[in-house]
Amino acid sequence: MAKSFAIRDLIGVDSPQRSHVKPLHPALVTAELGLEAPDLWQKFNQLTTEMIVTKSGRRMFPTLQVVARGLDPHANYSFLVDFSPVDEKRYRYSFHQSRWMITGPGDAELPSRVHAHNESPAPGAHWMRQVISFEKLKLTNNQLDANGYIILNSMHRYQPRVHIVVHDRVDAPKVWNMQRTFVFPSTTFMAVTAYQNHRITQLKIASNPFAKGFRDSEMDDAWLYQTSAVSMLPTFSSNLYLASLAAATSSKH
Amino acid sequence: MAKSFAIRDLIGVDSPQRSHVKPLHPALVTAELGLEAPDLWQKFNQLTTEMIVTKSGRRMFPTLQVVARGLDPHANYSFLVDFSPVDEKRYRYSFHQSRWMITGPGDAELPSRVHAHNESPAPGAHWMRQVISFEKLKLTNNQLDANGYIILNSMHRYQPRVHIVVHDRVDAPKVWNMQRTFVFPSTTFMAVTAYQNHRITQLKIASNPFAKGFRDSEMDDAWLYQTSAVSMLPTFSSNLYLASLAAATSSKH
DNA sequence: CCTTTTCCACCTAGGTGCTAACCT
DNA sequence: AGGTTAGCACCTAGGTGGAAAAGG
Repeated sequence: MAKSFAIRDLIGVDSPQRSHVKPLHPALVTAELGLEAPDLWQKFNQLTTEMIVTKSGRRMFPTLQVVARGLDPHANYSFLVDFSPVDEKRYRYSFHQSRWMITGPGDAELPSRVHAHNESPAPGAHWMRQVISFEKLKLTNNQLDANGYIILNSMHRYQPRVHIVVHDRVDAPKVWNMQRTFVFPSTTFMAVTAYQNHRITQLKIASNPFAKGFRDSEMDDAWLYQTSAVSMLPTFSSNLYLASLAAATSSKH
Repeated sequence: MAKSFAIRDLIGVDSPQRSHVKPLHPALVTAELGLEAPDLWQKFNQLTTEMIVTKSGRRMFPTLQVVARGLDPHANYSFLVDFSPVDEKRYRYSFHQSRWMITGPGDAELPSRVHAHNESPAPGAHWMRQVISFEKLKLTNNQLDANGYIILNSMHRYQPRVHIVVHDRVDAPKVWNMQRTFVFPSTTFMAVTAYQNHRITQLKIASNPFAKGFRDSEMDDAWLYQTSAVSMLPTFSSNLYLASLAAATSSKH
């Protein structure tokens, strides 16, 4: 119960009372998600992660990747990601104080678009076979984006959420809650059009292969493996995060 | 009837008598496939198309691409491709006579592997929304291939086949033929480990963007558009090929 | 001799942060 | 002054046929 409260507060979901919630669909009760590369996410999170948003769309780095367990191998699931505002504030980075500060109320938020993993829908066995990577997800600040990318406000803070949805065959009456939501707090980030914290820039350059051209010669790949070997390995059991929300489908826009 | 015979002879499918064939599943009766870029295929075919096979796998060029019509928007389909030997002969290219000649009996053929389009299964509406491209299909001559690529014998001739399979919900007894096969004769090709006909090489270089590095300066993209503009456009209606075979599932290995 | 393999330069396609210009 | 944009050099990732070497 306390855990449920903490999560609700954390991600700001309007979670209905337990007693009013439909029971979970059987194919979801044992579902678990683990975050991949938690150490890398942790490194960024300690500095306050920044994600670039551009008109043409920008990938996330680190990439949001999860490992699934406890799915029904034969049931069909879709894996979705959306983004909830952490608060309704606008931020700016104080270079002077080297930290983020609230500058005022947040801009209007459109209902978050939902990114569906392109292998959706697929059987549980498929999802459990390998890491589920949302590498194709792109962030944009273009409110008129026509590519289906996730629209975010720059200088606002967001929390990615992973939703598992069961596609029932024909379970007579809809008595089940068909959706389950997982949240990994270390993946919270600030949307920006240009990096603010120079240490974030350096960490991106050091860890994103596509930014290798900006690395100082001496800081090669070995550096990362040395300082955070664990983040490169599947670390399901030890990093399992059980923040499952019995969020009703109605809570989705 | 005459058409049915001609097609059967062409691709060498062991097609059962009409009278013994189960009736087509309702979601397949109006299904039609059209070949994309038929003019480009025709150009290659006139010279006897060659496709490279390598140990590590090689894409086809031209890419096999089709347009679908007449599917049930709500029914689920898979799109498959396999390759049937045109004959049981081994060929060699006579540089002297500039043509392919039979040199003896064909090597043993393993049952053709089947390449499933990676969006399978999906609703009919999805397949009809855009061109269905089998660009990820790879050909290999490695009989021990562990990547799921299509295994072919070099210096043998093959006919690609496109299969549409319906995924029925629970149609009580299996009284329907759930599969339909389409064949485009202009896509027949010779498997080779190195190009034999120099004119084929030149046509590949002229039309495959990845081979642009080998083009003579003057023969740029405009050349292709000028000489076969139609091949670059969707030309469904005028090039619809209706070679549908009521091939029983049993004819598949 | 005919066929296959390996390595390569040269492409396509697209993901990086930097920089300078631009906007408000 | 703070925030955004567009073009860029530099990467990753991988699809071309050529040429020379290696098989058989």
